[in-house]
Amino acid sequence: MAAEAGISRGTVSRVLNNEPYVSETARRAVEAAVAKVGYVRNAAARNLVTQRSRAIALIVHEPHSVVLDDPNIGNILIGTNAVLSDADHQLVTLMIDSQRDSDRVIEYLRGGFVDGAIILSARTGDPISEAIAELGLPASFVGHPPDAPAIPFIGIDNRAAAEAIVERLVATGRRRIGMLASGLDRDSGQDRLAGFQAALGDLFDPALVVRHPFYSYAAGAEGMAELLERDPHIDGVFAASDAVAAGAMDVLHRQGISIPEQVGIVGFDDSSWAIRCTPLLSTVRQPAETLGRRAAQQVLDQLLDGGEAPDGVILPTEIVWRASA
Amino acid sequence: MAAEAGISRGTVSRVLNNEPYVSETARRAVEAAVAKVGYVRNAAARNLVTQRSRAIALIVHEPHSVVLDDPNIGNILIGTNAVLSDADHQLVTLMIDSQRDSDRVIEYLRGGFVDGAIILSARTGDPISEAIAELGLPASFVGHPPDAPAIPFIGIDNRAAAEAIVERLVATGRRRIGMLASGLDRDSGQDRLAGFQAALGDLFDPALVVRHPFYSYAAGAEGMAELLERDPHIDGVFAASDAVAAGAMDVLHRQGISIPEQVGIVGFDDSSWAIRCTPLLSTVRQPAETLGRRAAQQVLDQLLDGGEAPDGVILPTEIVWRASA
DNA sequence: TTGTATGCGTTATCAG
DNA sequence: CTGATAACGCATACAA
Repeated sequence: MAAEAGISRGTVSRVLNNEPYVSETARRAVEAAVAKVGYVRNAAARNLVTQRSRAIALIVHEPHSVVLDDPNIGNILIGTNAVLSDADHQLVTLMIDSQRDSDRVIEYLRGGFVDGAIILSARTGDPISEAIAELGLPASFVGHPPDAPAIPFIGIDNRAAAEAIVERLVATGRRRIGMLASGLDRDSGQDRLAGFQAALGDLFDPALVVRHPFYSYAAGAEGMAELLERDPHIDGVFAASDAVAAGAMDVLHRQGISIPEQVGIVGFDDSSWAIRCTPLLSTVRQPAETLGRRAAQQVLDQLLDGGEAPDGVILPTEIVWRASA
Repeated sequence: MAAEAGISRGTVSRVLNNEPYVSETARRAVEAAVAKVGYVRNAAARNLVTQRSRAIALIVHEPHSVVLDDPNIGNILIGTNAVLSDADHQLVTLMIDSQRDSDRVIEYLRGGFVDGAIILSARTGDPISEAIAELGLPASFVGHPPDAPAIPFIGIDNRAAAEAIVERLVATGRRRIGMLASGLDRDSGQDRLAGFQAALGDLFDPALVVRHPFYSYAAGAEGMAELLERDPHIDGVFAASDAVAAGAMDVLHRQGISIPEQVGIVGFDDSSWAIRCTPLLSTVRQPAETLGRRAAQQVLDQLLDGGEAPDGVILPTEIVWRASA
């Protein structure tokens, strides 16, 4: 390449990086040679000397339950990508589906393929989170932090949001209120349950909490059937997500129970499920795209501002009051 | 690092790569030193000399319509990741959401960050596909190939599948059959429309084809309303996807039209939408996970077998006959 | 079996 | 403004 332009490698490098102090003559010679040879600079060599890759990883755990069922992930991705794209960084999404994946991803992170990472739906004791903390890799969690206090996060207050929406369920006169709880292995799931309990106070009855690992339609259908069996006189339901609520509503319909007259029901997420129920579902809106944007910004800030990790941030949620309760 | 073990760098390298011809003594010394220093080898340096990264890109176009609404993408991802994981390669997902993203991804590919690529939902004249062909990067399309004949693909026969399911719609006595067509800017969308027309023969009426850019619930709802306006006596509908079908069914219900008595309807994908309709939706099942697996395998084959690009492969689909038609 | 020397393709640091 | 030259951290051919 340098030979092709008849110019030293140093000057070629300067031209390619738009550095000042390079003559028009040299610039044109290089550009011509580049076009002729179809030259493209090698990233590995560049990363080796600059110690940066201009790439940020977005790590997603467990595709079965998360990628497939979580309506927020798409919007989080869009927000993250938009911010990184503006900053001319490449977003690379890494999926973890097995122990082996986890080990390989850690290797990938340690290998310097990325300058930072955003972690979705981490769980406590997550090896990835530990590896990142240990590496000192600039990072940010979307959602509540596990026990890696060194890493900042962007989240919502699941507990307060759950409490708020359930409170209004109570305010409309419901007294036998059950919960279809999902994802209790994560803080978000636990917090929604805690908010539910807080809103109910004395009305809370642990027997009316049905647990399921996933936030799925099927979980809602099975859970609702179970709930009706435990107490046929249920008059309110808080579903851990809109998909869960949709499953529950179909079971209620099938049993001839009217919504919201006999049973009021509310969900979480304000996803596409919420607007294709009959009646339309009251739910909590998560600012998914903003979560993604802010997380990306947090990582970029650490990259530029010398690695100082910012604090965690809680974004407000909004209750969307529709017809189901 | 070499100093820490009191051993030459050459031997250290051999130990780390599990090469033969290295004594137990040396191996143990290196392992001890690695553990002590917390050593991890630099990927950039390694890639520079080996000219490989052991990473494969999966490129997704347009997250709004694809990531968010396509029920297949999750399973494709799972299949791809499973195969690459077994081969000890890292899958990195790249999302394209703008012209800028497209340019950056091309840079990323050219920079040698990945050894191969899998392209989802490419469209004809796609700059990414052209760049890959030009680079000679081992690659595979999931879905029909655009006009880049050098790149192999894994797909389904959208035309035949559409034709098959519509034929049975005809066989059940429907005569005024409409189509809610989506994604006509891609081959898959065009092929489904072609199959629809082929199955109908003389019954085909272009006025009964309603077009929409996306495969969404909303597209189905709007499209069905439009279709009923064009001909209130419609008795059959082929929706380009299950989500579209779901939207259409809700409109039919709302207008008091019974399914399948007055109108028979069929979809495409066999996604979660299909089993939460009333009645359950008859549809075409796509082997999404297998598509992902095979695409990954095609890329790996090119990596190992010296770059010879295999031919395209068409996987069979299956009609799932339920109650909606 | 092990050490030594060389090169991978850039950027960065100097003199010029 | 430009051209040498030294890293960057690893793999590898060759010599020992």
